Amino acid sequence: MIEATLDCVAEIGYARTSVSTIIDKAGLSRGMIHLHFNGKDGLMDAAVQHASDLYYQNLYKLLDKVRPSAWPQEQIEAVIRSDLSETILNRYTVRIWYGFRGEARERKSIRTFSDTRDVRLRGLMFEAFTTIAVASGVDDPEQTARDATHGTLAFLEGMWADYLIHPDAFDRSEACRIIFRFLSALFPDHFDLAGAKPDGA
Amino acid sequence: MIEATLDCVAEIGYARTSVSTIIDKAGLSRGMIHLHFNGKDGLMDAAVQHASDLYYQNLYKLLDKVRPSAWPQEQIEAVIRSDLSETILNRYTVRIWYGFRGEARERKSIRTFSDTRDVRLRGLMFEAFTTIAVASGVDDPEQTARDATHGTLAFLEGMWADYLIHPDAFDRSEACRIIFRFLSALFPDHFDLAGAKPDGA
DNA sequence: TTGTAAAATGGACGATCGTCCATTTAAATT
DNA sequence: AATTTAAATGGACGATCGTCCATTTTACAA
Repeated sequence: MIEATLDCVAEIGYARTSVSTIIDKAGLSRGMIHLHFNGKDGLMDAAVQHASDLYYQNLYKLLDKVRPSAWPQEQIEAVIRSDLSETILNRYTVRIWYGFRGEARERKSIRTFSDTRDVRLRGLMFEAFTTIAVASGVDDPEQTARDATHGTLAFLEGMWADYLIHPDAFDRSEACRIIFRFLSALFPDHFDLAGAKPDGA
Repeated sequence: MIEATLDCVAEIGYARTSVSTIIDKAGLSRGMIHLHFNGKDGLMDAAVQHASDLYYQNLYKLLDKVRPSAWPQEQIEAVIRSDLSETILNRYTVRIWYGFRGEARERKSIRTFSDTRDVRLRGLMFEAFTTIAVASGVDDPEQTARDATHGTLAFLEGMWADYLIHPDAFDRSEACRIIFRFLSALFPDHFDLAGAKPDGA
């Protein structure tokens, strides 16, 4: 039922998704929505929550593949590559993401979902960037790390928007390279155009 | 009428915007929509077009203030500061932007509007970055300029998303500084944290 | 002032919306 | 097997949707 809802939002958009189209796709009966979700709004909230869970679940599954002793720049690379990977960023997810985001205005649940990346991810990146900034000997490591985190997330956000508009022309490796170009300029000892650089290389 | 439509999308979202709410806000009669715009879809298309025109009109008005002999890095700075200025990026415009984008799926007119920044702007930035890249003596100036253009636009896109979610917490000067931090890392002779740097400084 | 064309109106229309509940079907318990 | 409890159904309902057009109002020419 929830998946059918997400399918509808992905296929025909939030505005055109009605109770009828949802139950039609789900093959269930009309009353279920009111019974289990307290109406359409409740179902939408549940769907949003599910989509959010799915996103983070998949993302952290990919991030867990990084070995625990990885350099911080490897963790950053993993975040970037994961967030732009086919698993996370595809026609289906991006349409859901932007479909809901447009309606985030009044609905608290949607707003929560659509909040740019979660605290855990942001914390992970900030920590990694702090280590990198300190090792790089910049003037203000904390500020630099904060900016790098914020900037990288904004970068990813922008790449998602790119993908939404031009899913065919979008080039994942190019998107990664662009981000790494900026990061390698900021931290030349830790990144190059291909991603993370081994320490001391 | 068109402005009333945009107001509605900004205030209650695309999904909840109906013909009734539009004519109510516009103070005009029901039949006007079908008469002048061939129905609701036509009105929406016109509204999207208008919003797009307004965006570029305001943006280029700001960009025209840059003196013709400005250094390329000043032009880039102008693009960034303009795109993040109150005139261009505010609660009203960002809600319209994302409200329509979520529905861009099938509607060609919306898709066109929502297409990340126009060719003219992109060309202007690419030219400026090419000059900068050549002056910086990087290995592959064209590729670097392309990446810098793409990257900066993605940056701006990400900042817009930030603003949509947290309009109160959003800090324009911080957003600018973050972008300039990355640009100054990429082109240290041309940018610093405050923006464009005078040539040869 | 009168006549004609254009612009604007607002109500009627069928379609579809989301909600709700009387009923049926399935599962669990005695 | 009989009974109770829960889950699921799908049609009815009023509200609202977008479209369309008979009518009125306005603007302009004669």
